[in-house]
Amino acid sequence: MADPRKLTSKDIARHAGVSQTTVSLVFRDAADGKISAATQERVRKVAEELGYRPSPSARSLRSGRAHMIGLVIPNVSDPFFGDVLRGSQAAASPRGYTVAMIESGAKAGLSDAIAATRAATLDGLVLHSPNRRELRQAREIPNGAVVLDGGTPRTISWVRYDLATGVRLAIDLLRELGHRRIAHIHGDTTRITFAERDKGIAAAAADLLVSTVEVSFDFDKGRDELEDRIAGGLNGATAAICDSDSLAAMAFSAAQARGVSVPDQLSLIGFNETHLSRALGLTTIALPAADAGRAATEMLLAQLDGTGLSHRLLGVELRRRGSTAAPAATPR
Amino acid sequence: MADPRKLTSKDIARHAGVSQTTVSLVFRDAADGKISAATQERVRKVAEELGYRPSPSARSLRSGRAHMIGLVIPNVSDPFFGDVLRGSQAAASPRGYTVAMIESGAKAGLSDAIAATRAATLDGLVLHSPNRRELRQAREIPNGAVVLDGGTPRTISWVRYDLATGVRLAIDLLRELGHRRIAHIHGDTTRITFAERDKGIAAAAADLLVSTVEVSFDFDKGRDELEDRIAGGLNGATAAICDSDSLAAMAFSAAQARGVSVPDQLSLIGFNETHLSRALGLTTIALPAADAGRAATEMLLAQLDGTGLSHRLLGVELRRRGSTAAPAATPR
DNA sequence: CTGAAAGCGCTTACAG
DNA sequence: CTGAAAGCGCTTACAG
Repeated sequence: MADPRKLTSKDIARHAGVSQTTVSLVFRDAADGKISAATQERVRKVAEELGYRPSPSARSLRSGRAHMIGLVIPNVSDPFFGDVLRGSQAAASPRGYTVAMIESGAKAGLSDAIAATRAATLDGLVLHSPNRRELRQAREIPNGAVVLDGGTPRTISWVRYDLATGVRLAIDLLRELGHRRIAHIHGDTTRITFAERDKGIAAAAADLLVSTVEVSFDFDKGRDELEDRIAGGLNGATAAICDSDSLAAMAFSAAQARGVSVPDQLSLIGFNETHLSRALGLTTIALPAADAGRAATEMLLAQLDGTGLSHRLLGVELRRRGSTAAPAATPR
Repeated sequence: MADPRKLTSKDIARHAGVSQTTVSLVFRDAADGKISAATQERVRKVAEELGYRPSPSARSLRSGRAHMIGLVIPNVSDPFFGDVLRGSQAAASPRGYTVAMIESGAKAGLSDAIAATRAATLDGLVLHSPNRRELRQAREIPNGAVVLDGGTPRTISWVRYDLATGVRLAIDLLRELGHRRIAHIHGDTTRITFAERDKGIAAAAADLLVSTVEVSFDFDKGRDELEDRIAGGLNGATAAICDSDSLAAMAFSAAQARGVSVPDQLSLIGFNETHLSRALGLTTIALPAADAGRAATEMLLAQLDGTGLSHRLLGVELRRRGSTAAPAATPR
């Protein structure tokens, strides 16, 4: 009994003078109303003393539950998703679930993850910022998936950020500052969340939008593209709203390289709130990453327990920093 | 047979006209020399056609292998570790292993991960940038752990970055540019990697080092602390070497706030190479994150298969950008 | 080169 | 409120 690796529920049952069933019930937190409080207490105490840990693989094999979920994200190197993971783990870990981070574009990406869901290696998936194709794939596992920041699909649960309000707050700020010509800097992906931002901008700033630029998400490439566009004057825009902090950082860097001063000649607003926005002093629409990870994971776990579809909208916040100011009196 | 969830190795055996053992051998890639090529081919074809996927939990239960490793890192929000994860997954995935990212300081952190190793939930751990306490804990599972960027512990395998060379390249650059007074900006942690950087700086720049500043890794807090120190003049330093890109970004931001121009009045060099250094145009000592994740993971998997301890040193590179220049002719 | 049988450690009906 | 027994889908000696 000295070796905790060898302890099984049988050992605990023997030491506590109960059956293996009783031990199982206690450890699955399914004992209330079935096993007396005194017995439960005794089982827990014996297990604690002996250092018993149930075997996850035996449990998974018998129950058909892997006790593992996948968090599918576009990019593991974006610190924003680190915060989402933190929130997801905070929800999963106390319930005995592990979260595996999966990059949707990677070799072992979404398709593998969905196959893993079928094979019961993963119990379910949280899909962050899917594109249409990914969303279609997720529909194949309606009870095993929650879409996070991917619009309002009908047949699948979702959590999303209140992007429309975020955009409105940003545009309101630019209006108040006196901007009358605004550019939109867009990343070159087809993720649904970016279409939503487009729509938000169209709704809030139809009268101000004078230029839309689509650039690569690769930092060096995107910045080079932006240098040309910024040098070209962005059709007279005095401010730009960027679909992410990375894009805003590229724009910032490109502006500097071309001697365009931020915010005097060009105000910039980003999206997400990461180290990048803090370091560069970027005004940004801050999305609650950790809350979102937590909410989506709780929703997924509830759904695995049999609850139906549900939906949740999370509030956002405009974080005002030094990259926004009134436009210069004389346009450049 | 239409439901792939229900397919077992028995079904495949029946369809292929072989025993379950043969199927198992083929799927574990342990068939060569035991099963004829023709039989192997037949088994694979049947499995493919029927869409068979072996059950990981059954395999784990019987074999005692979880086919999952943990990557323990100090901070999930640092994009640098996203790149490490990517490398680790690239090594693990083709061999059928999953990588779970674990934040050492989190509630379900290193202690839980080590317990999971004992309980065979995790087969092993890659520990990135441990501190002394974490390293001590890792010694409890010598064959199940590889230390990455944590010095050269005797009883445990390691991979590390050639920090000494990195520091020397950085100091050489500053010397060539004409700097004679250098500050060192240090984070407030006791991670072994920072002690190594200290030593490297002492070795390469003993004659230049005029100030050492220790600041918080929390962005806003660290920057506030740095504002005071930079305003205080850093004892006349014209350049600072910072223990990470985040710290360099804080210094950059603090300098701007105090009207100290980078690089004219203060040159800055960081460590790691992330979006942050690219966005801010920071000269940095670039560490090969993905390679390191891959190397440490391969080492861990080999070790789980019975090879002994091994060690590996990875080269680094100085990436020169706009945050370094010759010191101003007249000191501030 | 291949197969029959036992068993990994749980959970799940079922019986009481 | 509790227990005895079967079985989840593999892998592992062992026998041939």
